Amino acid sequence: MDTAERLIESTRELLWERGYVGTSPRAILQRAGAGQGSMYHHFSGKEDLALAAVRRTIDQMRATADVLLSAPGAAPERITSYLRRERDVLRGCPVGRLTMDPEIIANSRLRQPVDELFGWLRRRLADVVAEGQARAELDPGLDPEATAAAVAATLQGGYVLARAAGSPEPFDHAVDGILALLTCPAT
Amino acid sequence: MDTAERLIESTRELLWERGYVGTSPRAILQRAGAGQGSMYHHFSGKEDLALAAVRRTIDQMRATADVLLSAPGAAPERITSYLRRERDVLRGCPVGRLTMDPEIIANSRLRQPVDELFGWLRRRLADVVAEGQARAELDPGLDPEATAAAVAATLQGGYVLARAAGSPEPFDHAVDGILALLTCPAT
DNA sequence: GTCTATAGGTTGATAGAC
DNA sequence: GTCTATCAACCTATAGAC
Repeated sequence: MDTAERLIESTRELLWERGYVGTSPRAILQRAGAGQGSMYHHFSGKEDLALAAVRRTIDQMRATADVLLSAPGAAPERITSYLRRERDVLRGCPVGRLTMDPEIIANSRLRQPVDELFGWLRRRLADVVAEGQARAELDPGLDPEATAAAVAATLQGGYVLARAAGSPEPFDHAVDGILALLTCPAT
Repeated sequence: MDTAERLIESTRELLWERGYVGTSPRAILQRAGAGQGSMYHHFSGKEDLALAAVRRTIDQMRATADVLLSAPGAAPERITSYLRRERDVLRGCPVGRLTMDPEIIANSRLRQPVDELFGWLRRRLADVVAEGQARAELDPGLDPEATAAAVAATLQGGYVLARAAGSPEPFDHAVDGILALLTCPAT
């Protein structure tokens, strides 16, 4: 792994753990085992490096979600496998975490990829819901967009509740709750 | 409003906007119009002042939620009025925001009140769900705890989606989605 | 109770040697 | 490409005058 690569990976970890405001170039360099010159050679500064890190995290998240949501099988099962996929719940969502950062939200270059990921996710989930309705796997009375937003929000909020509790239990409960609501009338 | 009061209020605002990591004593003092001596006279330091601010925010949140969830009326209506109460969605939840802060989570004194609030909220919502089931207003097959966690998570996740989008729309969508799921089999 | 002065460390960035 | 040296500004806290 070359230096630029190590810088991006260290930044990804620190953005996840501490956010943009809480992450200093110095901490990134220390973790990457690089000097200051390396960073300012490969990137124009903290913002530029963070953008590279955010883009990579988001590409990974989208790919992971797409595999699970595009798998063969019924819509409720695909949504279940997405919500129940293995997660390090107490670390939180590396993308959702960024939305609480004032300097990410204030900076349109940094916010844009985050916006795109959640926009894509809601559309993708809405498509799965609509497919499920067409195949009589889900209640045809549901609004696909609203249902998709509720599913995505439950996931993000589950992280919040779990971190507050210091335990993954509220996350698992929330996922159980939304899945029961989603599948109860259809079965 | 005396100096200690202004310090607490300024801290509450800044914790909401920027989190604990992103808030400096200097910024608090500037906003409160106080000098450094005042802060270290009334509080032992940043942590102590933040604790006072967090406790006050949490007391307010609990009181507001309790009024809406304890109002007369059917369970679905009370949950609806809680989820649809006026909110400054793009500012996010002042308590949920704290769960993304590494130094809040790592500090048990600061995390404790946050933990208590969400624990209380989930129990309160579960009680409302159970009451609704007893009065045949909600599907008796639902697990009250899981349903309550899903409702609380939708709220918290709604803020995340809205801030990512730069618009309250995903929040409103998520709330519509969870309420439709909750009330559809009962009606 | 509040102020200013000061401390030792960190932030994000630049300069220039190698 | 990577390093160290340096910068002005800021961080959290303490000291001590008023």
